[in-house]
Amino acid sequence: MTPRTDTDTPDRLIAVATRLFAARGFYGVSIAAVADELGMTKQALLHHFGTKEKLYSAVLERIANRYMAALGEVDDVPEFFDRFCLHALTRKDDMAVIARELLDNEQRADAARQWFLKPFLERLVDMAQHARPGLSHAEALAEVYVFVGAVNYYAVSGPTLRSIFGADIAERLDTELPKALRDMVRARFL
Amino acid sequence: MTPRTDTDTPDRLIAVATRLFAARGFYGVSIAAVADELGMTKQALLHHFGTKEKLYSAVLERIANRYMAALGEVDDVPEFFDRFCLHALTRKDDMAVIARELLDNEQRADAARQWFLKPFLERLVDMAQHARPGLSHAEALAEVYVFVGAVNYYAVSGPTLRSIFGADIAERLDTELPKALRDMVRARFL
DNA sequence: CAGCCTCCTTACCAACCGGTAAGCAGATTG
DNA sequence: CAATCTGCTTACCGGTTGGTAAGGAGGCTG
Repeated sequence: MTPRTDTDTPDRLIAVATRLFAARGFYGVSIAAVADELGMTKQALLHHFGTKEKLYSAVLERIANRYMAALGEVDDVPEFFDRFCLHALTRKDDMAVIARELLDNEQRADAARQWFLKPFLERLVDMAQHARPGLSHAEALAEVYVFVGAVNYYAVSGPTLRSIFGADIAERLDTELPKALRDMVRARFL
Repeated sequence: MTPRTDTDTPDRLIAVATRLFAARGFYGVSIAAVADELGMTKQALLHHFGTKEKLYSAVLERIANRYMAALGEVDDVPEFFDRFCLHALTRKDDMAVIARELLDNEQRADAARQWFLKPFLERLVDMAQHARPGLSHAEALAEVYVFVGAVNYYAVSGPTLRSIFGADIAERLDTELPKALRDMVRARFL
């Protein structure tokens, strides 16, 4: 059988796995299901990644890289949240995986894995304290965490909101929520 | 074998199931695992609930009832969020199950199940529009959703925050975050 | 041309999954 | 006292899980 071109294959495998893990979670996705979606056998997939955990780790690593690319250089709180919003709404699958990771990561075997938003969160706290010097560390963290949580939670709840309020309202929220959030961030940090 | 007392048993079964579903999700929990935790056999548990789905539904129903008890009568936006915060931090397991439900509910078989926060969300939107008559429906929804998301997300991320910032900071957040949130809500709606 | 590497195959595996069937001890009810 | 109900038991079931073993086809390299 013709081997796949070496360059494009791993990306494609990870992209499909990301979509499935986002939709059904680590336990809800079998490696056979991922392989099916890719048109290959379970064993071929295992050949590339060794174990399901390693495939999942590769997914997390790609997500972390996209975060770094989107937010790595930002040094201003409102700017950070603007970009965070944009990234969250552009890559909702990434956000869903992160939300699941937040829910699961104390349970699964490799719990030692660091939460990869950590450096961003620490930098955000610094920025918040710089913008409002009166804030303690815990207070600054509380302030920024409200916004991080709001964005992440919203990015994840699209389908549910759609079924409650209809597609048009849900779609308008994709512009209204960042607007409201930007308002609030600017009111708090400028 | 002595049968369990009829009154206390079902509550205990559901309480344990709630804790496990909160920690590992629907797919991550087997009925055998729940039964083990309860010191009974899988078949004894199935005897009470019929299927895993029905056990899960019973868990959701209890959560919804607790919500109704905590928020059913509130008619004021800031008051609502105060109570929502309190409930979220008091019953983090409930919040974790809700967050998972939000992530999963388009995927699982009985997707037709309504999201039980719907009536609260609709009432909140009404309250928000009453407090700020200029807001459109979508704008009001965006405003309140920021806060709902922030609370829910935070309630779920305790262990992760603890591992990033340490137990003392994480604990202080349980008071600082509601404070920050109350500030923001009052600034937006009063 | 020999040997190895990558990529993939078929054939398995034990463990676990949710669920069913049949029956039994004890309390309740006619 | 017979019948029934509840609350459980042991024994199973077919299907799926993540993972292993062994080997083959084709390309690259010595």
